[in-house]
Amino acid sequence: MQYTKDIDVKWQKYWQENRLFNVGIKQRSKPKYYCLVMFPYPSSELHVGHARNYIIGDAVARYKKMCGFYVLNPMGWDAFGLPAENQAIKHKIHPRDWTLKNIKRITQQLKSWGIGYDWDREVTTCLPDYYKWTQWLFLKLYEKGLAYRKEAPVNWCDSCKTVLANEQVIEGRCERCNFEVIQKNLRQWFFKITDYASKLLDDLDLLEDWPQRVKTMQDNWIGRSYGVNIHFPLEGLDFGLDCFTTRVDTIFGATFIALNWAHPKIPALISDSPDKDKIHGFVKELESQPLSTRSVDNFEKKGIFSGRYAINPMNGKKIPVWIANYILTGYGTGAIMCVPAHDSRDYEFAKKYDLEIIEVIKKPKNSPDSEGAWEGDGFLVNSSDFDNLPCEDAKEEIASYMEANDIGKREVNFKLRDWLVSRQRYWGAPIPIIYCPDCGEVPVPWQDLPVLLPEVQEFLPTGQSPLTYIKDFIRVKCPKCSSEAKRETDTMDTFVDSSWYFLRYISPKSQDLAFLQEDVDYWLPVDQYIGGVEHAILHLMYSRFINKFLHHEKLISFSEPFKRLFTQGMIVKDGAKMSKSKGNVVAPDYILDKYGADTMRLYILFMGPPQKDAEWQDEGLQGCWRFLHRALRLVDMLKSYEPPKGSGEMSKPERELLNKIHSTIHSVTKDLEGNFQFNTAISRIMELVNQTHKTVNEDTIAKDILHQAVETVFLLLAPFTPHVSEEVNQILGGTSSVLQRPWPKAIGKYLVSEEVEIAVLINGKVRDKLMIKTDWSQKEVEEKALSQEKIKQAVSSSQPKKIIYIDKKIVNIVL
RNA sequence: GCGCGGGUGGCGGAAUUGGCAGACGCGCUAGCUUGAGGGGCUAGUGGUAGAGAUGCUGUGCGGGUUCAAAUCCCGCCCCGCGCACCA
Repeated sequence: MQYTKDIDVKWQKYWQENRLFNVGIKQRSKPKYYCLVMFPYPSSELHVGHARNYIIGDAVARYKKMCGFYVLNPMGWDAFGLPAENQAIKHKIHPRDWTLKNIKRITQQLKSWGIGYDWDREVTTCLPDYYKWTQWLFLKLYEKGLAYRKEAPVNWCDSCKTVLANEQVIEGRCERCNFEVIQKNLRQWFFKITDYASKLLDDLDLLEDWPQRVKTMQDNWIGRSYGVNIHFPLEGLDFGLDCFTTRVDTIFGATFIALNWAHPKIPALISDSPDKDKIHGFVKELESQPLSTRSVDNFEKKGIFSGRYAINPMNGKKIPVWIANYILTGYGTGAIMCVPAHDSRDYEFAKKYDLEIIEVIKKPKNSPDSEGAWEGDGFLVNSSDFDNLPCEDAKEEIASYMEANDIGKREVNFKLRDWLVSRQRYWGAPIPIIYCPDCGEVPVPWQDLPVLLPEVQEFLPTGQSPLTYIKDFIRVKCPKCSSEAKRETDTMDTFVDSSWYFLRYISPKSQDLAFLQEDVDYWLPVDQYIGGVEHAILHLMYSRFINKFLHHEKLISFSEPFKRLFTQGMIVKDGAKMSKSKGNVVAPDYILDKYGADTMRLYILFMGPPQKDAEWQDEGLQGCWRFLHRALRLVDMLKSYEPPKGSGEMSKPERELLNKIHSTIHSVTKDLEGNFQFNTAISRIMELVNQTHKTVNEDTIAKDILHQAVETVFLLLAPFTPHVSEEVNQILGGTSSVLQRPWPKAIGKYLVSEEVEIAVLINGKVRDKLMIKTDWSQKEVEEKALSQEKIKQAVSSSQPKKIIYIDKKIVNIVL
C-alpha cells in the first residue's frame, strides 16, 4: 500500500464533515482537556519552522482524545500589530486586507497538515467583535484605577515612531526593528501591573508544571528586593533625599549620595550654585544618551558634584551629593546612598573622583584577597554600636533602629515597572477614552463599545497616531456633559489583545459579555499551553496579570490561566533560524505533495527532543517516509497472511512478539505522559515494526497476533500520523474514526518475558553474555555464570571474592 | 559578572533511584534483487591493533568515591540562552 496525498485529503474531509474536533459547551461524562497552542501573528505563510508548535499541540490533543478526555483545541489570530502596518506602508495595501489574506492562507495550510481545530471558535483580534472586549477590558482596569495616564520617562523608538513597554526593549534596542531606544518624557497610558507584582512572583510556585527556566526569567524580571528607604537630610535646605538600599548594614560606610539625572530635586539643589550651567549641561548630556550605551561592558561612569551635602542620619557625617550617569531612572527613588567599600559600582566611581572609602564590613579571613569592594558577608566594623554584628543581624537591627527613630522605613522594591500600553500607531484597538475640556478624562460608556478603528489612507508613522488626522474620529460629544470633546487617538499594545484570548475561545460568539463565566470556569485553566520560549516574559506575564485581575474582580474562578506550559525549541536550518531574509526556509507544500502530511508530522516530532532546538535535514524526512512504508507493508502482509494452523500452544516467537507489543504500548504511553518525548515514543514504535517484520520473515505466527501487532502500531501512531492511521484503521475493519478508539493498554502479563539476556562481568568488565530464565534464583544464575567456558578461563586459578547480582541485568564477579 | 540549560560516533540523538554506552533514525561500506527516475532485502558501521578469535581504549578536561560512573563528589574548560550597573 502506498501513502499518497489522496489519503490526506480524504481524511481531512472526513474529520471536517463529521465535526470530529468541534466541541460543545460541556460534557459531564468525560474529564475536560483544554489544549492551547500560542496563536500566530499572521504575517506570512507558515514554513516548517513554524509547524512544530501546531504539530506538537495536535499530537497532544489527539492523544488526550484517545485517552478519553473531552478535548478543546482552538485556533485564532493575533492580528493587530506593527508588521501589518509596515507592509501597508510598503505595498499600499490596507493592513486589514493584508492580514485577512494571510489568515486565509495559513488556515488552509494548517488544515492541509491535518491539524484538528475547532474552527467554530476561531477568534481574530483585529475584528470589532473581538476588540470590543479588549476595550471593555481596558475600561474594567480603568474603573478599578489600574489603567491610568501619567507623564514619565518612557522608551521611545524613533524608527517605529512609538513608545514601547520595558519588556519590548532588548539591550536598549527596539524589539521589532533593533533601532536604539531613547528615553522621553511623555504622557502615556499604563496598566498598573505593579499592584500584582508580589502575587505574580509568589504564585510562580503554584506552577509546578512550568519549565523552571521560564519561572526564573519571570522571577528575575519582577525582581523583588527587601530593604530600607532612608531619609537623608540636606545641609542648609529644608528638604532631604530618600534612598532605597538593600544593604542598610553598610550605612556607616556611606560616603556620598548619587542621583539620577532625572531626579526631581535636582533643580532645587542647584538653584543657587555657581556651577549651575555646567551641571545643567551635564544633565542634558545624560538625558540624550541612548539606553543601549549602558548595556555595554565598558560603560564609563561619570558624575558631577552638585555642591550640596547630605547628613548621614546615623552618625551626622557630612557626605557630598553627586549626579551620576549610572543611577537608574524608575527604580527606587532615583537616589542612592553609595558605599564604595562594599559596592563595586560605587567603588569604581569613588576611585575615579577620589571620594572617601570606609570599610564597615570585615571580610572573613579565609576569603581570597582581592582588589575593590567586598560585597559578601562579614562582621561590622566602624559602625558605632553595631560593631561585631554579622551582616544579616545588623540589617535587622539597624532597620528597626531607623524605624524607631524615624530615619527610615522598611520597604519592598520591584524591578517590574507598570506596563505602558499606549502606542502611537494605527493598527491596534483604539483606547476608549474621551477628553472633555470640562469633565477631563471620560471613559467611553459601555454601550458605545466598540470604538471602531476608522479607515485611514495614510499610515506613515509621524510620532503621532495616524488617528490624529481623522477629524470625524476625534470629534465627539462628551458622554457626561455633551460638550465638544476629543477622542484619545493612541491605540493599544497588541500584547493587550493577546493577554485574554484564551478566554474568548470559550464563548467566541458571545454578544453581551467578553466571556461566559460558567463556561470559562468549566474549561479553564488551560491544561496544556504550548509555545515558544520567546514569550517567557512578555505574553506569559501579561496574561497572568490580566487573569489575576479578572480573578480578583470575581469574573473568573481561577488565579492562574495555564496549568502546564511546554516551550518547544526552534527548528533551524544550516545553523540559523529559518527566515525569508536568510533564504533558508523549507516550504511545506513541496513536502506535502511529495511525502504527505504525516511524513512531515512524523519527522518534526522525531527529529529530537521537542523542547530543544533541532536542525532540519531533508534526509531525516526520507527516513520517516521509508518507515511509514515499512509499516504499511505490514498491512499488506497481514491481508494475505495465511499461516498453517498451529498447535494451539503459543510459540516462542509469538510470545516474544506479544511481549514487544505490550512493552511498546507501555513505553510509548510513558513517553507521552511525561514531558512529550515524541522522539523516543516514535523510535519505540519503529522497533515494534522492525521486530514484527523480522518475526514474520523468520517464523510462522498466528494471524491474530500479527493483526494485534499491526493494529497497535497504527493506534500508537495515530496522534502523530493521523491520516495513515485512519486509513489503516478502516482497512482493518474499523467503522469509526481511529480517534474514537481507546488508547491501547499494556497488559501486565505480557510485559514480563520468560527469558532475558544478562551480562557477566569480571571486576566490572563485561566478559560474557548469558541467557537466563527470569524465574531463576540468584544462586542458579551465579552457578550458570561460573560454569560458562569463558568465565571459567578468566577466573581460572583465583577464587571469586564477591559476586554481585543485579536482578535480570548483571552478574559481577569480583576477584 | 549573575542565573539557567548543555557538551555522548561522520550527523540528529538514546540511556541519569550508578548496573551491558551508542537504542531509533540519517549517512556510509559490501552483497543480493531487471526495482531500473531518492525502491526493497541481508550483513557491517565509536576509535585502535589484528587475517581472525579477541585485546586495549572510549561519553569536554583533571582528580576522587564504588564491585560497577555518561550518571555521584571536588576542581576546571567550552558552547547556547536569559538578565545585565535593580543599589
